[in-house]
Amino acid sequence: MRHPRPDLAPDAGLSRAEMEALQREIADAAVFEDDFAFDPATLSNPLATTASAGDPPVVVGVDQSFLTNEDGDQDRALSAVVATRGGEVIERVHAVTPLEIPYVPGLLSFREGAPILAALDELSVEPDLLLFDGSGRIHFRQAGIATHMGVVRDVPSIGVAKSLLCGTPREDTDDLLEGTRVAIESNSRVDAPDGTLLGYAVQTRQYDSPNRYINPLYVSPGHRVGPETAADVVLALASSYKLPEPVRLADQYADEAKRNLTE
DNA sequence: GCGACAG
DNA sequence: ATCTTGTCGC
Repeated sequence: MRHPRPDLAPDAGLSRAEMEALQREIADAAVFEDDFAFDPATLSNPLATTASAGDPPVVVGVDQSFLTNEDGDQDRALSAVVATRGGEVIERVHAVTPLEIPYVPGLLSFREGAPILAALDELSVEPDLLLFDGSGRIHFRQAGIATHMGVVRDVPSIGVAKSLLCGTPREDTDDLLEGTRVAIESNSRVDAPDGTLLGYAVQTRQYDSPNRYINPLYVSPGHRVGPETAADVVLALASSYKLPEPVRLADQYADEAKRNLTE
């Protein structure tokens, strides 16, 4: 049974201190371990559905683009949501809401949360897993955008960031082999005991031979997913590109929907 | 005071 | 995030 927490929804009108206090509440409500019904094994192999527990889970990717004003100012955020199941796109929806506050590292969900929740409301299918472009537990107060949205909806979620917000890799993350991961642990900048496992640097793609390297993704639990599983899921969903497919598709769709409103 | 800082 | 074609390398 789900227990959504609309009371913890992002409010761009809060003061910075209030936002940070809300994030601590969110981190308290968040579950950073596996707590979902679907079988992760059905993610990578669409043909394994017959042998496993029914249909593959509905995995939803979320990403944003921004719309500009007549004066050239970014005044609206567009959130694109792409629902997939067994590798197939089953639904795409998007929503546009006014942009209330500027980008502040650590407070991303208060800037982009409204359009995301609005877009998720448009979805007719029930998501089993949400994938976000940004951090989950790898966050100053362990409440990145993936955690915030996951807790508000009480849907399992994972944060997929292209750069590291905070925390420290336990080993060098340069030139990792494809399919490998390096733990990211908390440091003094994180509101958690030093050494806490926050997530993983995950190398979904890598060049074979030359002197060229691809940066890893920084994957962390949003809600109801453990760090190990979060990394497993991202690796399973990143087939031919660096980003897991649902997020890559949402990325594309965010630009496509933007063009349709701009051109 | 200085540095760090998802999208 | 966003402004943006070609281009270097496998």
